[in-house]
Amino acid sequence: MYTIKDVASKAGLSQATVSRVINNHPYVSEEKKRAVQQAMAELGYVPNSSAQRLRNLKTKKIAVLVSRIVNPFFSQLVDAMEKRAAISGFQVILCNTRIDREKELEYFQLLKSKQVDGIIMASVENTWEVIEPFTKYGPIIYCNEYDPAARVTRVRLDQIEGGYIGTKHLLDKGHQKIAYCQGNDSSVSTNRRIGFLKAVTEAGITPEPAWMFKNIFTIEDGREIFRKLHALSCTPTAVFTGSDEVAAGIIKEAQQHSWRVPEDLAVIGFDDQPIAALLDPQITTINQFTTDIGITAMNVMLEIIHNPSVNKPQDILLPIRLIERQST
Amino acid sequence: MYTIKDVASKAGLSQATVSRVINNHPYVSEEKKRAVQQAMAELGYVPNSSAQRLRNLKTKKIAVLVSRIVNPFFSQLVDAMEKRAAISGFQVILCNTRIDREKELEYFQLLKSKQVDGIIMASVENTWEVIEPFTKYGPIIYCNEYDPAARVTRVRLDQIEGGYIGTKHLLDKGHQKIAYCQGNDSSVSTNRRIGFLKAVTEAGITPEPAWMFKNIFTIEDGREIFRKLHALSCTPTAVFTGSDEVAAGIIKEAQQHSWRVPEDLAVIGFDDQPIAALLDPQITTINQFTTDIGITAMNVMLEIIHNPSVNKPQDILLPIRLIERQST
DNA sequence: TTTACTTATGAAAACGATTTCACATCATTT
DNA sequence: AAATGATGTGAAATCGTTTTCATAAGTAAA
Repeated sequence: MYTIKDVASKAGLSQATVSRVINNHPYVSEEKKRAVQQAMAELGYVPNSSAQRLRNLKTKKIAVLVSRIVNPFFSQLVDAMEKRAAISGFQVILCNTRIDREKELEYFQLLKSKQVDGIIMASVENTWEVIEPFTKYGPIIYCNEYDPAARVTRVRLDQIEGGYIGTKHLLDKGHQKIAYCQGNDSSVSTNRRIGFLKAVTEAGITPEPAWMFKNIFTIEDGREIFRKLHALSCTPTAVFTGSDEVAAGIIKEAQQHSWRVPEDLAVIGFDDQPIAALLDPQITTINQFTTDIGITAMNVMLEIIHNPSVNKPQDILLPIRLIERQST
Repeated sequence: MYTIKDVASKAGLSQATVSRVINNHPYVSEEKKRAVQQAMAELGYVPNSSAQRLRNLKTKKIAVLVSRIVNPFFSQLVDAMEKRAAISGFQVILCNTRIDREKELEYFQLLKSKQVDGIIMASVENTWEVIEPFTKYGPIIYCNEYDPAARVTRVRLDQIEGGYIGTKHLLDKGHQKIAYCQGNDSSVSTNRRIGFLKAVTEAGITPEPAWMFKNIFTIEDGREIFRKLHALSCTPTAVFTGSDEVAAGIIKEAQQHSWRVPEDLAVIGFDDQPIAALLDPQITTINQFTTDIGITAMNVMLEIIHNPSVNKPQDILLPIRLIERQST
């Protein structure tokens, strides 16, 4: 393991000069510069990044918090973020919270102990009250999810609009009895429900509590929802779901019970994941332009890191779009 | 930003004592220990990890190289690895190579510059000849993919067996005309093809070159394969594919051309991804126990980091299993 | 010819932790 | 009573960089 000292003595120069060459500082003669570069090449020298970071307090790493990396929405999001980060020479640290409040909190130590330059929260388990004290150690921004109480930049979609247009679509198709599935009580879910309720109330419909479900995430969860609906005396004719996975589960289970989709039950998904176009019937869904969200969020983060004075709270809204297929 | 110095002076003790408390060293009186802990708590002190790492040359980070995190196989693999790593207090750095040789090579600088303690390669773009020089900077192991020339530990599946049992299954169903789709020329693909060829040759069949395809990865690639097959004068009755995504693409496109699966064309997938059980017909596939692979690989890595002397090259083979559904 | 500025270089002081070494103190054994 | 060993503590060296400071030489302006 060679150090800057080895390079310096090999080149017959001081550590300071070697450091200047490494960091492209001015005031180094071409001649010595070449000598240093040759010495570095011959030794196969690479600066020890722990030492560099101890000095300049930069890590070139961004922590990205997601609740479930196996959710295609998140893996696509992380993929986009990593791509943007790599262009600027940054690495992404994957922080998979597994919907665990404690675990999420642990990841904030990364910021405090200077292991990352910033944190992008694409999922949120703790309230802003808990997160806020960490802001003094580095930039924290929200992406997709957020806590309304927070005064930091958030890159997100108009989920109220998403809930509204999805529901409106079902209403336009003539449905009056609409069930509703959401994930946890996040900002995204909450806003979508506001949109849902807005649409149904406008249509003069009172939502049926027995058809409102929470904490529904996976394909299997979706299957169970259908079984629950099926067991009811009065069943809905349409379901609004929070993800294509859930929609897929409901559809498959419905078909296994010989229900026709969309004739007997219309189902709308969310996210426009690959499976949405593969199922039979193809799932009507709402596209979130995941890649754009990821890139935009990473852009904002890198900008803040590069120039902290630009860290003024912004509310960046990206477009959302209904994709009509055959499940409704 | 408080340092160990601040804690020391607040507690009226030396830095050395504070450090001993942090690292749970013996020979610190209970009284001073409490004093230090109280001082740390009051200041909200967290050790600067760059400084710690500069001293003890450990980072508690593992780089995981994958070619496409959006591939469910990889996101599940990374998920499992992260879970195991977190238990031991390690973080995972996501290295998405995007099938780019240069990009993969860049990630090895992480090891050289001491930003990670080890690298798990779940995809491989460069030959072992190129990778080998990095082994002196830290442990490198293969997971799933590997270069046969390498003398390092690899955790993998018997892909020859996978190719063999999948093909044998098609043969047992009476198919004689079998097409074959693979990804790139990786070890996994190569071995699977060996298994495929073994099975067909045993059955006395000569593989048809026009039905052998390479670099097929995505759902869209699968669709295109069907269109190509469809355009041939002599078409196969079955297709062996390298992933469920490809199988899904072929099946959907076939159905759009009014072919029945499996009657007109049998399709077998690989990986047992969630979509495999969702499609109609459900896809016959080969389960790779992705979670087990990830945990096992991370286990091996952590063991090596903890005790480098155990770093003897091993070839760890995990089981593989045919899951028969309706697409064959 | 002086003055002022730019260019070029190295010695030494940071950065914030851990560890070595030296030195106490106290208890136990000879 | 002396010798030995276990326990407890702090000063200072160390890890590998970057940056400050001092200094010197060369060049342009006055």
